[in-house]
Amino acid sequence: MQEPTLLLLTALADAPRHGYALIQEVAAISDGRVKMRTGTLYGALDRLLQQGLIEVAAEEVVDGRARRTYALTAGGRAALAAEAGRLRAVASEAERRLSVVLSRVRGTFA
Amino acid sequence: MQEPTLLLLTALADAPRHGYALIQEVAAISDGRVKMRTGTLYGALDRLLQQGLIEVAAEEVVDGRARRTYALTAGGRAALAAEAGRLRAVASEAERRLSVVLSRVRGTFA
DNA sequence: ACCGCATATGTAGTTTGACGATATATGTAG
DNA sequence: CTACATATATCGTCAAACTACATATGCGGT
Repeated sequence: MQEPTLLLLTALADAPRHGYALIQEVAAISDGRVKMRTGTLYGALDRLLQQGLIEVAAEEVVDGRARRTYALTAGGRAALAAEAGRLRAVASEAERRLSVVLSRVRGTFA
Repeated sequence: MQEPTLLLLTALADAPRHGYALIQEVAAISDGRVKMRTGTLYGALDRLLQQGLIEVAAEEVVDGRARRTYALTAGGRAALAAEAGRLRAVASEAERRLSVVLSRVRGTFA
């Protein structure tokens, strides 16, 4: 799972949202770092729908435009929780290893 | 940056290592979950060399076989630290959001 | 009235990166 | 003498993300 996908699932974790709102939510979560294009978004949404990680929660028509609202499925919540745990573990290990080298350089043997 | 790449940089974070050793180190870090094939490994190493995140620290010949030892560059250390921090932030946010929904369902308003 | 921006969804083509399969070569254990 | 661990490397494929483009409405400014 890549970062854009992870951010999408995270953006859906607390509430269902529609496509355009997801782009903004992803930007907010990543502190403006990730600006998803619609191509990435809708491709990813199609994929996640197929994988059963998200589902269409509502389909309304607002101002003559269809608005589809997506939500995490139980599987999606589980997948996100697992992925978050794994990434946290790897990130911690990376930081631990980096600090090991630093203390070795400083000669502190932490 | 994808997980295999992240794991590679993590595997190099505390000490320089050669290719084959990296495959095993990555497996150890990921608790046996990620078993890198050589195709993935050497492709990734080439890419990371080109990006300047790693460098060839030593080239010896052991038993008639060349053995190339790779090490993180300063840029590689910085990139890994940044990536680890980012991922930890996203992972935390994902877990926070998931727990928000859970407490809402339970009616605890945590 | 018209321009541009935010809102909103979608398709097409390209590139990137990971993956599987395969190849080569030596040392060691059974 | 076979099979496995060590060790490096290439090739073809596939999945996912990215860029660019296309379409459409509402609203604020000039």
